[in-house]
Amino acid sequence: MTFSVAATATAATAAAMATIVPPPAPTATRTHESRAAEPVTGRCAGCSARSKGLCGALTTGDLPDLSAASRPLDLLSATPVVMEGEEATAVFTVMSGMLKLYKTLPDGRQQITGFATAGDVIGLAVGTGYAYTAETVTASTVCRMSRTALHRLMERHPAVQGRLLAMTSVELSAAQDQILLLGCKTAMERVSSFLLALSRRSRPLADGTPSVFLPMPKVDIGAYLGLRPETLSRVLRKLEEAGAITRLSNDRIRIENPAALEATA
Amino acid sequence: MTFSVAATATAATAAAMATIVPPPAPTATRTHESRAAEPVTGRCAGCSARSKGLCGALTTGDLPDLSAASRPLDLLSATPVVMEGEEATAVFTVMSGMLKLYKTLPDGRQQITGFATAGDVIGLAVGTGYAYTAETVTASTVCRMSRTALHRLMERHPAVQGRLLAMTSVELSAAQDQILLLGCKTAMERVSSFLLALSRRSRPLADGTPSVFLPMPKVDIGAYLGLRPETLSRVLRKLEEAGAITRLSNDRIRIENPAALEATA
DNA sequence: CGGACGATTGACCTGGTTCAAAAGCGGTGG
DNA sequence: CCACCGCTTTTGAACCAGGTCAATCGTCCG
Repeated sequence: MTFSVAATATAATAAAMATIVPPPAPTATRTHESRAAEPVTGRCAGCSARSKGLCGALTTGDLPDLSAASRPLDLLSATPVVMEGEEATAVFTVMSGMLKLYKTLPDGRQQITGFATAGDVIGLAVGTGYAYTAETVTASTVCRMSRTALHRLMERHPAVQGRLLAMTSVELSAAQDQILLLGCKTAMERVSSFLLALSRRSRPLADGTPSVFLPMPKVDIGAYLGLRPETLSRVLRKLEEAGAITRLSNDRIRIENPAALEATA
Repeated sequence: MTFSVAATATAATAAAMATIVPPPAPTATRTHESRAAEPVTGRCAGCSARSKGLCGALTTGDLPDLSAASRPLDLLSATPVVMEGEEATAVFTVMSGMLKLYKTLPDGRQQITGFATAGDVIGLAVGTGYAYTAETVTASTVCRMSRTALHRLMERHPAVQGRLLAMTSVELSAAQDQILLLGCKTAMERVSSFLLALSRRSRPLADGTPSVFLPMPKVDIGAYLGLRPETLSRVLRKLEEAGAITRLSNDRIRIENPAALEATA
């Protein structure tokens, strides 16, 4: 899923399946496993996002279907992947890197609705056009699957549709949390919520202190939180003065006092 | 779906199905139709929301399943239906009336994430607890279905899961539009967007002029748009002075100049 | 070393909030 | 039928959180 400041990350997709998705029907075992040596099978089998996103809904025996339907792409940073309003012909699974998803107003104002990382699926569309623009913020690898291939995959493997429902539900919940953040919270509360959410989904430093990695420019964080970069900068300074965080570098922050952040969030 | 200022309403669910949902598998025709005279069948058959929400995914022959699984409830206004955080044991389809869905911060601030009207399904949960509180704003009728019954229904009728995915996708898109509204737009733009969205989904007056019905108090509209009721009142006055709208009564507004609203939204 | 771009800081401004009061507007009961 | 009461809506005036504008500072790269 694309992350939100309040999403509880890792186990969320599984949890969603447990609650609104029917128990997975026993997937018919196919005979493709004997062809496991095929390069096309091997590609998905060795994929780092294998267990995530849509692909996690499939068993090893289904990998040939998956490999045949999808194609990996390596992208530099600042590369658009889908454009808001364009005809939605494919979906993309993020294998590595980070993308930003945003909507644009006619006068150019932009609102980032989420950031996508490994395992997230982007480009699912309601209607014919993409609902948002997706663009890499770091060099990334994504896996392209045409819309028709996705439909065929869902027909052959009902679990894929269930997974898609689970993922969409998690996204919806995250979007509602973001609505709460944007509608109610102060700048300080927004930044604290954001840092806490990131720290939950990222690994602590060697010494065990929680930390967050912010590969995107500050202006993008601002566009996500509904704040100007100047405001973001001022709030981060206040948090640092209060001893809640330390700026290790421009793109890494150490959380010194999670409780203090929790209190202001 | 619960509505958002930018959702294109009526045909949206069907459109979503066309794009991310596989073509409906030919539903096995059952023999229950011969028992159509049963009272339990008749209840759903005569339901005004019959063709909407989850129920629209089922054919007439499946109505006994539906009737057996669900139970209608008449509710007064200001009645809570589901509470944020409580264990999610059931879902509810709105048959008539209007509900507000909101999230609450520890200090009491509330953000309304949407209003639900006939056909909308509320209470779909990610995890074990409801993600929001739902409360009637007018006297309403809702139809209760336990979560286990919903799971059984999805197992027996795959089209129900497809419909659920389509509805969730439409909700997600609406939520992202609301994020754009709350993150970027001015008070004037928010109110204009809101009125336009409502006018698209409501019937014009007898003389053909578009109008909107606002059964909820102004404070709720404000909580939805991220504004105080005072600000809302001032913006409405400005729109009226500009000749874009006319206040017919406290809960009804006539849109005099949709183009003017479009321009400010 | 120089130039470009992102991040930061300061000073000022403003849209929207807050606080307070008045005005509508149903309902209720005499 | 009207007087009263409680609540929502509206209006006014002062305030402030965050935005805007402009200058400075890093830092990364060629």
